[in-house]
Amino acid sequence: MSRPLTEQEQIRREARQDLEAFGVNPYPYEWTVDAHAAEILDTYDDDAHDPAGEGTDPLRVSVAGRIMGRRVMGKASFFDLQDSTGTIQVYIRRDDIAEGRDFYNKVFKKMLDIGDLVGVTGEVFRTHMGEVTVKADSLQVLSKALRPLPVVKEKEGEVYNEVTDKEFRYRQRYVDLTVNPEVREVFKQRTQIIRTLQRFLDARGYLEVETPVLQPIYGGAAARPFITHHNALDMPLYLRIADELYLKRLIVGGFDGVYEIAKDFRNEGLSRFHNPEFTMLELYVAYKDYRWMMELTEEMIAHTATELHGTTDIRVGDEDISLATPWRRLSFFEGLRNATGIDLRGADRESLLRVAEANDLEVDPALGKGKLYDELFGELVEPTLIQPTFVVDYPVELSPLAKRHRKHGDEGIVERFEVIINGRELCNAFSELNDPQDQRERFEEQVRLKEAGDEEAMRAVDEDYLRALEYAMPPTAGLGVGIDRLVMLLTNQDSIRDVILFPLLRPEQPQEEAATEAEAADAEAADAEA
RNA sequence: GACUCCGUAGCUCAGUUGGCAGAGCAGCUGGCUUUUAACCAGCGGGUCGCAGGUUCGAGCCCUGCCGGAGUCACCA
Repeated sequence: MSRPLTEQEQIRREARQDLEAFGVNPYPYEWTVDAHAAEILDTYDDDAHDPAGEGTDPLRVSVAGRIMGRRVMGKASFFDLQDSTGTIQVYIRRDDIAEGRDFYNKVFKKMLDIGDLVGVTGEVFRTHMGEVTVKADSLQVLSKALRPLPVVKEKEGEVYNEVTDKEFRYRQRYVDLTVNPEVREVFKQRTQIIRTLQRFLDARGYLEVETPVLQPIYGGAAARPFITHHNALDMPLYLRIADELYLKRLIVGGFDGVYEIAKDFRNEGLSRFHNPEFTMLELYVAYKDYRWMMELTEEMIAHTATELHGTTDIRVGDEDISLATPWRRLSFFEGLRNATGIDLRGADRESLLRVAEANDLEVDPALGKGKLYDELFGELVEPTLIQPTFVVDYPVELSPLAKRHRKHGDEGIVERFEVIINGRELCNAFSELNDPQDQRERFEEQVRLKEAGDEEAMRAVDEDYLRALEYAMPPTAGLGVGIDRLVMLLTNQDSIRDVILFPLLRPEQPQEEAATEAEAADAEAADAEA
């Protein structure tokens, strides 16, 4: 399994040995950090802190971070130290550091490299060139890097040798985060967005809960699942494709509002907008309907944007988008009528196929009505909806868990909305179906679709869920929000891989080699069990 | 899954008609005590994604495979 080392890797391994020979532990145990780069740059004041000034009180700091650049000038050097907050320059002089001349000449100049982690103590001053700098009086190696870090330089806003290779960046996210600091910002914002949503929902008294990832019957969405197996029970289990059915059981159980921010898993293709595991917010509130949920949704998203950016006006790609409330409402069939000139309420399969053809859409003629509606709307209407829009009142065929419309139920319409922003679906919500008999019929229709070949239809009637409904579930409003897409929208990232720290990629090892290793691991596991 | 484009040094990239594989940064040696893409002098570093084929000769042309990006399909 040994890999030939590059020249630079060999040199760094030698340096590591040289450090040990010199009596320096290349991997010591701790360092006291009492200041960070951003804070030092922010607080340093020439009048108050200049060590050369009269009556000043020098600012002493102890910092730690990664060496990102070195400028060695004989008996004195500068280097850039990057920590979690930014980068600060360090000035180190042969005759000024506590560790002595040998340490400077041999350890600092010969054994340390870009990429190494070091700790520095010293006083902060401003150089002739005007840069706030820590003048090191002590330097300690904190962790020796054995691989060369890509060196990115910058001058007057121009970035040189920026690491741009997407594959490199996704596979070695640790390097990406180190050399592209703006990537860290995106992920900090991701966390901030999720926290804001949690605080918003917590403030309204809704309970954040956890429901099973491993499910004997999957449901709550139309998607193909990942299948796994439980050894002790000797039964198949599915990784959840949605939290919906479990959360609604909790509403039956008496909670007024529950939500979960969780990973769902769908065994489908990868793309700029799809990762096999992704994060969903699902929220269910008792005694409310989808109209109420619309108001909550727009308020929640607008609030999240404001918390993040201080405004509801955001720039996404080439579009200026306003998340200010209230958002436009457009009925599903009105949208279709605007696009096709035809009122398609209650249309049969054949006429939907004709409309598809008339609009140059290639569709599988075997598709059911629900899928056809979905196809037409997705192709003809969705891409035109840039500003936030509630699309309301969907056909029943598309929505097996939504309640029939209170006025137009007879026309095959349910109380459901989706939020479309920048041409993409962001949220999905309905007045939840709580009539157990109606729900059973919808499930059975799904099973028929499944048997007719629709791979995404639900494969089994969830009898326990129906049992729960039979104990009576209150009228309930439910909402799902695609968190990854929300983060993409609010951070202006055009690929889901740029808002997921470790997106799924094919393994870089050759398949055969990986397979052999997996077999070996399985054999080992079997031995251990025996 | 289909199609298009891409894969050359640690990083960013050149590479002509098929004719000795290059640059900048990084690295190594030496010099330089306020530099900042530090600078000056010198030196090393390559399975050109992998495997075949065509050819006197392939980084370059052809075929297959691997990996990535994009578009489409499915989905959120």
